[in-house]
Amino acid sequence: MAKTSQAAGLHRASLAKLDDLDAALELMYYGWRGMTLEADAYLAKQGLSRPHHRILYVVARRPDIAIGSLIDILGISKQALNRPLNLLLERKLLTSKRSPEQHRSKLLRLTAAGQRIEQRASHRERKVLREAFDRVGAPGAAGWMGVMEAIADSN
Amino acid sequence: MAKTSQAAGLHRASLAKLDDLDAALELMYYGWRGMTLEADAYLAKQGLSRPHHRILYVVARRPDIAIGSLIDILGISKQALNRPLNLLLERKLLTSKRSPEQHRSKLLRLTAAGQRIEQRASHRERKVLREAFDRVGAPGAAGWMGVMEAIADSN
DNA sequence: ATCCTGAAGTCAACATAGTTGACATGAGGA
DNA sequence: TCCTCATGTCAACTATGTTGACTTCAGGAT
Repeated sequence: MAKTSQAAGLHRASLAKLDDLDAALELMYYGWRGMTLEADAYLAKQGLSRPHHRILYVVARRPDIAIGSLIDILGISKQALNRPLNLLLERKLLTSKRSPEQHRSKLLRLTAAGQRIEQRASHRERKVLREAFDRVGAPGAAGWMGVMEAIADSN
Repeated sequence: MAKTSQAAGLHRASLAKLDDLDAALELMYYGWRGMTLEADAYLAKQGLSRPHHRILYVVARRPDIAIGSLIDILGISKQALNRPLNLLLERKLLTSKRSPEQHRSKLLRLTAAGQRIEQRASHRERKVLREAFDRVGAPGAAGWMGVMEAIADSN
C-alpha cells in the first residue's frame, strides 16, 4: 500500500475552454487533488493510504461504531474493508471489542496512536481549506460551502 | 472496464464534528462524488470510465495533441495510458495520425462519435455545477471559484 | 441440547487503474 | 549507417475494489 510519494503535484494544465463551466469543472478536479496531496504524502510515509484514513476519520467521529455501520458509511464491501481494517488493528491504531449488550457486533475505537495519525492527516487537509478560506474571506467561504452543499445534496 | 453502475449514490453520513472545518472537508469529498456520479454512470453505460473521459476531455480541448503531451497533462505513465487510449482508438472515438512536419509524433483528434461522448459526459458534470451555482447566485459562485483556485494553486 | 439468525471473517476469482523495467519499432537527422 | 526521439508493447507488480461462497462466533427460540 505504501508508495514512495512524489510530493510536488501536477501543475494545472492550460486547456482551451469549450464551455463557460469548463474552468469550474477543472477546478473541482484540481481542488480535490490539492486538498488531499499533502495528507496522502503523510499517510504514505506511515505506510497508509486513503482507505485507511477514511476508516480512521469515521471511527474518530463515531467511537464504538460497529463494523457493519462502518461498511455502510464507507460504501464499500466488507471484503474491501477487510484488509485496511486488519492492518489498522495489527498496527494497533484501532481496537475492536465485543459490545457489552450486543455481543454479536464488534465496536471499533481509535488508540492514542490511531488518533494521532488521524489528526495529522485530517489536519493537512483542513489546513489547505483554511488557507484558501482565509485568502478569500468569510463571504467567499460561505459561498463555497453553499455551492458544495448544493452539489453534495444533488443526488 | 465497464461496471454495472449503481446510480443512486451514498447519502452523506452524519458524523460528529471534531473541528470547525470537518464539515468543509466532508463537503469536498461529497462534492467531488456528486459532480462525477452521473457522468460515471453514463460512461459505464458506454463501456468507458473516468480515465477514458479524461483522455477525451483533454483531446477535445487540445486537438492534434501529441501522445507525449497527453501523458504529461494526465500525469500518468505511457503504459497506463496505453490501454484506455487503444480502446478509444479501436472504438473510433479518437484518431491518430503522424504529424505533417514532425513525423515522429502522432497527433490525436476526436471523431464525431468521440466528441459526442465527451460532450455528454462533461455536460453531466457541468450540469451539477450549473444547478449549484444557480441555487446560490453569482456572488456564491464567485466565492466558490476563489476558494477552489486558492486550493488548486496551493501546491 | 438443537436449530436459526445476525454479525463478522475469510478465501478465491476477477476487474480496474496504476507503477517500473526492459525492449522493439518507426522516422528523421548527422 | 548510426543515433535519437516518440511511440508501442510485454511482463511483473501493487492497490483498491467487486461477487460469490463459505465459515465462525454469539445469542435467541423451541
